[in-house]
Amino acid sequence: MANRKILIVDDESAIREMVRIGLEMAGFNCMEAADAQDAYGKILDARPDLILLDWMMPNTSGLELLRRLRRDDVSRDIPVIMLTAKDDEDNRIQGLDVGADDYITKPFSSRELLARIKAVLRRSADPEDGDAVEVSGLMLDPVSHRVFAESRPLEMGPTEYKLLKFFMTHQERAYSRGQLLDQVWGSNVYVEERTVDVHIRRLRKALETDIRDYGTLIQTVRGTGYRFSAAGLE
Amino acid sequence: MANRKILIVDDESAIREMVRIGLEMAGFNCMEAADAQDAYGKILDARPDLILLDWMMPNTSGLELLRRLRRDDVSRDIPVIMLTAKDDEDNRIQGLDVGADDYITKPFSSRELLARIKAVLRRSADPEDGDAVEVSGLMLDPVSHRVFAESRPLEMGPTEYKLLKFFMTHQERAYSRGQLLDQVWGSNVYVEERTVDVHIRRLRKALETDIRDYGTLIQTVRGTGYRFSAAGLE
DNA sequence: CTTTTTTGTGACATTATTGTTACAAACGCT
DNA sequence: AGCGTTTGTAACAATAATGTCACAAAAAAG
Repeated sequence: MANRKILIVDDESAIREMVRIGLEMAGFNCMEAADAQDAYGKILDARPDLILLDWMMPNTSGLELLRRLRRDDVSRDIPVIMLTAKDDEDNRIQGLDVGADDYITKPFSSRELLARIKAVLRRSADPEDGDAVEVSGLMLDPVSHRVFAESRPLEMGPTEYKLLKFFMTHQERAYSRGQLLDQVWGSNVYVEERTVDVHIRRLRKALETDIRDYGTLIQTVRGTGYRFSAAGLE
Repeated sequence: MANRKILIVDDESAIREMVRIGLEMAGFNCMEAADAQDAYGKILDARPDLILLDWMMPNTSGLELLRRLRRDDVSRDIPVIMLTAKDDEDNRIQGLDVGADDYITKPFSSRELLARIKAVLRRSADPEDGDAVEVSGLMLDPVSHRVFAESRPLEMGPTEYKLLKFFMTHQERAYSRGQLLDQVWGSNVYVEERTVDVHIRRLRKALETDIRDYGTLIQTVRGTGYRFSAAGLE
């Protein structure tokens, strides 16, 4: 539940308020929008983790907004829960077809709403994964979340793992510390650039084995940053 | 939806008929039951892949039947979709609590019903149990619903059993707490993610024996979740 | 051969994450 | 109703991970 942003889209401010208060008490971070226009702006701006979308809206219908969201790359993956009237069955079905993740009928209990929000957020979390990468005896498997050197598992912290994963999927290219921070740490964290050096150091250390020092695969590019290259050093 | 069997439990034969015809046209294989007694027999007999359960029934209530199904090993894993009246919100919540996988309010369209059936089947599409799993001395037998370590039976609660079963049938893969909640608890249960940790702890404890600590097969993946791995722990 | 700049390294305080225990509520059973 | 189990959570303890710093080493520049 940790600081997830939820956008509430409803033209009735009374309902928005009620829902917002409930959700904020439950630990969510809320924003409100009164119409589709407003909603769209806030979505682009704040990138909510989930959208509660009222179906009955004055200008653009909820359906139309949902369609637009599903077409756009920015909003394509944001889960949407529709709020529909009890007997508005047609809209519910249309909504599910267009890509709503769930719906809840008004009036609803706070408990039911919370349960559905939780479930949807859980389902849409971490869609990551990919294929295993292997470079001259060093293998990273995103499924098991593990790194092997000559089939022996290596130990390393989460950041080192992410760093290595990034390098192995972006070989033979130099990255500045800033770029690495963006890619591995995330673009909205502020830490010293030197922090990268320390983690590089930790990663290199974790890559040392009796058989071979895979740390040498990470090369420092003076004045620039670091590069992962299959051709070791000499 | 290749030859999936669906059991329709409803006391009104008209509704059963209607639903059956619709589902059969959609390629499902249907059976009907008019009451809980009847339903229970057919479940044991035919092992349906999914149960559509009407909530309003003359003798035993739907809730009671669902409880019974969830208690019994044979029917524990069969997904259930409740059919509820429009405004019967209390029952819906109770139903989800007891272990229904989804609900749909009457009257419903065939389209909506189909959508929900497919969603539920998709979620529960697991390599059906039946075969025992064995990993380096630890054996889980889904038929007898028991776990053995070096042929000695181990004691554990239902949740720990389900957790272990999931792990043993999905080895070498890291799962987030959310994913485990979805898979082991069910996708519409609202519990804290930390609950997973506690059950992991209970499971690990249950896996300790004099001969060997099988709890170490469950590895924590920091920042991510847990993984069951037969090999490579130090 | 100095001086300056850049990177490597170990130590440390602080946070985050996970392990563990205790407890109360809910449930099934008798 | 009474009893033992199971479950979810909160609270606290134990660990692991993180970001920074100070200083050493290494390159580059002059």
